[in-house]
Amino acid sequence: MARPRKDQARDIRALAISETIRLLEDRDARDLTLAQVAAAVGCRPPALYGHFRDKTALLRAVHDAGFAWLYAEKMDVGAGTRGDALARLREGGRAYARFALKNPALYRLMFDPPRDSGLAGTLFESDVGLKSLDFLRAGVVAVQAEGYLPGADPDRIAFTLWSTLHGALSLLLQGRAPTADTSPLAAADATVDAMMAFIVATRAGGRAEESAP
Amino acid sequence: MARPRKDQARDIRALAISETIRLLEDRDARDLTLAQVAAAVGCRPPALYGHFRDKTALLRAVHDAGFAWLYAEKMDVGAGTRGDALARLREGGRAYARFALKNPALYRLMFDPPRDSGLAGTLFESDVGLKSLDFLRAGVVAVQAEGYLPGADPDRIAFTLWSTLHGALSLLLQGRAPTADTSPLAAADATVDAMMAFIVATRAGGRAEESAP
DNA sequence: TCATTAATTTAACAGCGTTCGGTTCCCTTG
DNA sequence: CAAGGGAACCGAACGCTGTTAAATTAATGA
Repeated sequence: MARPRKDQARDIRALAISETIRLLEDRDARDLTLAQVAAAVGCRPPALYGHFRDKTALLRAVHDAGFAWLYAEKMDVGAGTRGDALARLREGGRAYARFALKNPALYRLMFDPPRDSGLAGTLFESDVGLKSLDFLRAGVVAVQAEGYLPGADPDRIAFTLWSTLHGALSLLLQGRAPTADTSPLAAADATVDAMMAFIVATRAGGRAEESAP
Repeated sequence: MARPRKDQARDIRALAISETIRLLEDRDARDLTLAQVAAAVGCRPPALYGHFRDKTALLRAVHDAGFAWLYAEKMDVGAGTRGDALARLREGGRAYARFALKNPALYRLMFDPPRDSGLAGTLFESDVGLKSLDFLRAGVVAVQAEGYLPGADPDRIAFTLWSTLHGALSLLLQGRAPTADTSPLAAADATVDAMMAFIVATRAGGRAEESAP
């Protein structure tokens, strides 16, 4: 039984990606072995090389699938939010945090990949990585239209906001934060709220009622 | 020549730590092999097991040495700064960014270690990891004494500021940021400035002249 | 001087990603 | 409907990894 029959043929490529995402619920990306993926798919490790050049190519495909998933979720939230621009910004951040905390290893693979995985290249940066910033930038421009952040560069603000949430999640996912009293999700939401409070404080002519809740 | 003579004995433990830090200038921590460390030290891989229980114990020691180094640099900066609390906060952030960008792999090992390295445990979190927050918290309290961030929780603000800088550095170190126009160090400094502008905007009774430079 | 202890070596093992050569099936061509 | 060619997969094998075991040599103490 070297080559499988047509009726029992499986789409190994798609299966490998979905099963890898599932396996990432337990393990970290670098602790994942091709033997584990192959076992989950139902084949032997060498069979994977017919669909991926090497292990990093598989991880890159999972990386991209993760981005597609994240965008879909953010789209859902964006479509469901009917509030002002500030609320949309906040809900976007919350959705981002929820995704990261529900898929820690996948999030790490997407935004903090190992240096040798070829994921740090400009391909992914320009292809999908910067789409995150475009999303966020649009939100920043929207709140600026309502009088917040007067005269600020939207790109820089967007990068700063993204950095804050990404940094908080990165620290929270490693227990490197005072999470003893609250859940990681609550801590992430609190970080989003703190940034929103900063934005509110910069309203032209306005004044901060409370700098951080 | 199984056991070395007394006159040509080297402190393998100290050598392994310092040579590992040197090797981390090129490679990432997870791409580092014990054979490379042993070659740099001048011994064979099994000799390292007489001084470290396993590879993660070596990485943990390097992790701690990195923290000691970072604290020393921040102390230097703190002692040299004679400005107001706001300037001290800014200079602390700049020193932090400089350290991270000059030692990328070491920084990653310190603040974003692989999950299986035993570095995510509560030992390091409570031991040295939270000392970063204490430093920062003191700075936040100091600026609050000057009227900024009224009524805010210093712990939450400190965590938010730390998250922002850590997140920005994490993204910058992977080329996941619009760094095309500026250097990574300039981008990091700009992020620090943006956060300082946010803080300035929250001054009680005051008003933001410019929300972000 | 001789046993004991300590420090490092060489040798070996299991597991990893990856490559090679063979085997089985499908699909086209005569 | 036979024959060949290509595609898809498997078992075996290779080099490298971290790690352990056994052997070897230097220092120490009686």
